[in-house]
Amino acid sequence: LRIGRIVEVEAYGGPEDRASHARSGPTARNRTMFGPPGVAYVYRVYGMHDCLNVVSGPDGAAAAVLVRAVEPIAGLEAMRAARLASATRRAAVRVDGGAERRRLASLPDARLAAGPGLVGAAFSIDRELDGIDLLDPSAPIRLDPARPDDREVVPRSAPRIGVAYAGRPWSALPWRLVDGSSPSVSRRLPG
DNA sequence: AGTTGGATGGTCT
DNA sequence: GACCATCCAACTG
Repeated sequence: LRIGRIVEVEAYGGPEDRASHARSGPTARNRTMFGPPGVAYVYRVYGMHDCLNVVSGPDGAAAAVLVRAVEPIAGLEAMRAARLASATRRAAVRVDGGAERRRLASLPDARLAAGPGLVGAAFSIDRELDGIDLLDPSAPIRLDPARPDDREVVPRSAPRIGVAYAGRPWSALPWRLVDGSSPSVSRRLPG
């Protein structure tokens, strides 16, 4: 069982949000964004990384929260193995597995899922999980409430990453939400 | 510490 | 055919 704490997310809206996958209305890729909330929307970026969203709007309205970073709590060895499997699969042609293994061996635990593509790799999330109910206790991936003993969150916000193409105001809205106390955040905050 | 370019394939114009 | 909600190695300072 792999368990982690979500420490960084980004909010994405419907067709009005020019940075959102929903910006052109419903398509084959984004249709789960338009469905009921609490469901996984999994997409592939740059031809190789699968990323996890939680659908967050009411049924019929497109909205989702991209999970950008997770702080590992349990199942770290499984996460490492999954990271290796993912990297090896992707680099099957050009690299030998030994280099990837050595690189991963020196990677700090806190960095195992410190990025949206890395969350997908560490938790073995792929597009087959698109549409699953994250609130179903029997689902392969689940969303749980925060635990009483969780560290206190230090809330920070910043513009979303990688959406400059959307133009203002969408590229500048502070819709990237981070726990500033976590060592697992994907990138340092601006400023 | 910051910048650049390659890998790679689906999606939309 | 251009673009992309990324990651990493290899550079520069």
